[in-house]
Amino acid sequence: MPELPDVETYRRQLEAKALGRTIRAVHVPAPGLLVETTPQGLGMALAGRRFIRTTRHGKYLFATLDSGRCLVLHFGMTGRLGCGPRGDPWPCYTRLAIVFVDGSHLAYVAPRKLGRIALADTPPAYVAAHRLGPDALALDQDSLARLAQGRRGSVKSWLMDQTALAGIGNVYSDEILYRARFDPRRKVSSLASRDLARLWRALRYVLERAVRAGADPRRMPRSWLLRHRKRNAHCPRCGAELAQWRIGGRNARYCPRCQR
DNA sequence: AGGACGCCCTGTTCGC
DNA sequence: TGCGAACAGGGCGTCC
Repeated sequence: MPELPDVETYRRQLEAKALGRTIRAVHVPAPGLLVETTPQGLGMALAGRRFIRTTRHGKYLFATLDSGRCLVLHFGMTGRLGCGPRGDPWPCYTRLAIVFVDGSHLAYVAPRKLGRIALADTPPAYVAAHRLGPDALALDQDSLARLAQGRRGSVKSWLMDQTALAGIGNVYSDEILYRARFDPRRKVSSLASRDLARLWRALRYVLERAVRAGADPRRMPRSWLLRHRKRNAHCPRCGAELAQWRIGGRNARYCPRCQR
C-alpha cells in the first residue's frame, strides 16, 4: 500500500539513517526485484560511495550517490525500509541490504516481492523515462485543473494514473474523494472549476495530513475513510453502509450517501 | 484513450 | 477447528 505519504516517510527515514555514511557492501537476496541491473552492477555502483541526497517523486524514492548516479526504490504493495545498528539482523523478507562501514544497515523489505530496485542517472531522467506525471504534492490548483482538461474517464482512475499525476493509489484516492465528497465513478469531464478546486484542497489536506501522521493510519483521524476499510463498514460521517466499486481489479470504497 | 483483465507475489481473511 | 479459496493492490503488458 505504499503511496505518496508512505514513501515520503521512508524518504525521511533514509535521510536520517543513511545519509553520508560510506557503503561497505551490498547484499541482494532477491535479485528478481532488480530492473536492468544485477547484484554485481548494484554492488559496483554503491560500494565505497555515500548517499548525499534523497528525493521522492510520486511513489518512487531516489537516493543520490556521491558519484552522481542514484538508487531508485519502488515499494510495490508491501515494501518498506528498515534500519539497524551494527549486529542487528536484517528484517524478514529483506530483498536488498546495504551495509555501511560503521556496521549499521539499511534494508529494503518487501514480503510480496512486488517492488523494484533500479539505478538511474538522475531522478528527473528516471521520471521522464517512465512517463510519470507531476508529483501530487507539487501541484498547485491551476495545474490540477489543467491536467483535468480532456480526460474522459472516472475521477478515481484519473487520480490513480501515475502518468497523469504521481503518488496516489487506491487507498488515498478513496480518501481524497471521500473528503471532497465525489463519487469515484464520476467523470472528470463533469467536474466544474469549483469542483476541481474542492478536489485539489482535499488532495492537499489528505496527503499533507497523512505525511504528518508518518503514514500510520492509527495516527490519522477516525473520521477518515481509511480507518474503516473493512468489509461491511459504515461511513464515519453519516453511518450509511459503505459501498464498493470494482475498477481495474481494485476495490474503490465510498459512501453512497455522502459522495455524489 | 480508457478500461478490463491477467500476471507477479505471499500473508491474511473469508467461507464452507 | 481446519483447510483451501479469495483477497489485498502497484505496475506493467495485452487486448478491445
